[in-house]
Amino acid sequence: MTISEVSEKYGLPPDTLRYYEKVGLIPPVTRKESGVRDYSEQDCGWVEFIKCMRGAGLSIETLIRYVALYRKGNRTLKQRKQLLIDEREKLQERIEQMQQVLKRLNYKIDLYEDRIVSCEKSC
Amino acid sequence: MTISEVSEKYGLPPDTLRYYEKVGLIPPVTRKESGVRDYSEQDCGWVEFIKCMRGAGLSIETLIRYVALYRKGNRTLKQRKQLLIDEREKLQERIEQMQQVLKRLNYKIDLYEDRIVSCEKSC
DNA sequence: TCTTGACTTGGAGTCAACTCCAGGCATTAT
DNA sequence: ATAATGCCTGGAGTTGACTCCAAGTCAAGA
Repeated sequence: MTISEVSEKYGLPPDTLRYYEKVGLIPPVTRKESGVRDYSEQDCGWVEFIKCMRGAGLSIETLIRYVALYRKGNRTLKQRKQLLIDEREKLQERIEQMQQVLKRLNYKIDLYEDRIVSCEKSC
Repeated sequence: MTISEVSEKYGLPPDTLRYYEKVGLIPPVTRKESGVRDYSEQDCGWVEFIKCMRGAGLSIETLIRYVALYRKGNRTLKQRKQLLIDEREKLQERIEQMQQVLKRLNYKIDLYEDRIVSCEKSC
């Protein structure tokens, strides 16, 4: 798969895909002899994984650490697991905070509804 | 309340409090004759509200729009309500996405657990 | 053969959201 | 009276995460 096909498929600009690879957010993509990127299934899998994790707010720095561990092979299994556990913890906290804010927004929206109704009565 | 007390209370650096006021993220704070900020209860309420909304990922630009509407008075009630409804929608989507990722992390962590166990057996 | 179009790189530029700093004023402590 | 402390402003600098660009290579079509 060419970079523009992958870009299309995952909705990430080619520049972003190159950037992700450059900084080590995804392992080096396979190339043709000419040097042009030719994404394999596995390369696509990484793109999808990173897109997903970034979408949930995991930092690039953290994901670079994860990929670096992955590239060191099986002896980093425990560290990778621990990294994911730490990120899960943070994610859970963010979700809970956001759910609180969601409640607060609901409450505020209801208050606005009341105020708008009573304002329309009195006008 | 002085700026450093408010900073302490809400865990936001004084520079950030000044920045928030400068860009219109909170309405102008009351001042002493000398020009020094002296946060009222209401000022603190705004700081708390903005901190909370920022914590859930609402953009500064959006919150500036909200505060600007608030400062225009009662005739903006409907617009403010609509703004909150739009933000609630976005927030809900973000939460749902994050919950998907949370599931995926759980799944991956379990897989790592299995791999670590079977690796330890074979070693 | 020449042009077109997609790709390559390294590096500069952009944007949101702070964060820091220099140079001043005002209140408090010695 | 003076020194230290805390606050003020405008503006520059930083960070994270892209995003854009110039100059070059390569394969395919006219």
